[in-house]
Amino acid sequence: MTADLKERVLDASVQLIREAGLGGLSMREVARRAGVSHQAPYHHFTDKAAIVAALVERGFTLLAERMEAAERTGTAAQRLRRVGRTYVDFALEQPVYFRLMFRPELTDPERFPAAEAAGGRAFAVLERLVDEVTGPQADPGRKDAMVTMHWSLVHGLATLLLDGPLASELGPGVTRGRHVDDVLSLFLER
Amino acid sequence: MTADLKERVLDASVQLIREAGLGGLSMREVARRAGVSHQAPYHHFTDKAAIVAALVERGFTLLAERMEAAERTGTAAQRLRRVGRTYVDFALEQPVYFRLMFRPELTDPERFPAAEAAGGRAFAVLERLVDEVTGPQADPGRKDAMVTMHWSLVHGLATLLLDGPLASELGPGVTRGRHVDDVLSLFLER
DNA sequence: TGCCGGTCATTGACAGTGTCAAGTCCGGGG
DNA sequence: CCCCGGACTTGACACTGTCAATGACCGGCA
Repeated sequence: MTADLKERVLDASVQLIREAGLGGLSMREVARRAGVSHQAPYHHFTDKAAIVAALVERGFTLLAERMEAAERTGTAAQRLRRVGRTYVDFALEQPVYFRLMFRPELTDPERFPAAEAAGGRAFAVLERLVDEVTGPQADPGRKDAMVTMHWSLVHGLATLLLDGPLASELGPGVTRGRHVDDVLSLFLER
Repeated sequence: MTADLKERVLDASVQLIREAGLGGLSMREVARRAGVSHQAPYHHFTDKAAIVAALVERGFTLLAERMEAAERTGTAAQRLRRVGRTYVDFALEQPVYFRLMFRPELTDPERFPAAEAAGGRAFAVLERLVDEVTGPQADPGRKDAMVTMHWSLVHGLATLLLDGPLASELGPGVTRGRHVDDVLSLFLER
């Protein structure tokens, strides 16, 4: 009632997805929770897909802000490590956003260019940083491979912890945070 | 008409997901395509979730078979590389299966233990192989980190190519297969 | 032969969904 | 004052997943 209906709809959507999964996201239930009629949300979002796209944009913006903060101080190597850790932490702390962000079939870039742009902003941080740490490369293909390698490691770690088998079983007495640190150390200090 | 309805339902489901995404998977449309009444599939699957679970099991079995084939010949290092490449190839060739396999909220392991078991079979290959290549480790935590690192790299590469920004933009004149090889080389031959 | 249980599939119904099309209300500018 | 545009509501439609009851078919047994 207090805040903008647009915000309330988005918040209710996140909450609903958290409880019932993306499949449980219902336009009408969202409206119900926001205390309005089932058609009110359509005044702010043309579509159910538009709500999801707005969440994707929110998510990428959140991630980009965190990554940009992590790259502000320290040596290049320190910053690279911290940004990687930030990426994984974000996935684990905001699973709802993170999962939506990597379901591209939900957000057609033609219809929702803002979502894609926010994604580019986050990815740019990682790219810039890897460039800096690995130094200039003769072969541009090698540079690309370098970026992809770092990014894959971090992204894979995040998704395996979130939705892979690492979500449940993890050696006895090993916290997820500890495991993440171990893997990052192994990868970066070789 | 010819084959078992159970098989036809599964095939139609894959096809439908391929065309319209998981959200477009409809019990009734599947039945329509199989040429039966809207309730016929219920005789073979208790649920819509049961269909998805069956596809997940199929997918993991397919992947496990391919990985097991790839680990049969060659030196340990060769086999590790080939299994990694197989993992990525599978994701790119069978995106419908691969995506379902990593949406654990769709297949409750209590209800569908077979799906989880098939997953374990595939993961075991990678685990066994990393163990072999990296040799015995004093610290068991280090061994786990070793496995997770390799796995994350490969899984991240697969998902970024499939659903991340690497799906669209990739340096000019660089095929996906070439890029995968470059990244794997960089990672394995350090 | 005649019946019987079980498997497979059918038709019918119900609540819930996304979304189109109209209506209602209301505050602020001509 | 009027009226206009935005915010919201009510009503309807086709479609969905799933429960229930019904029917066809079949091999085996009396």
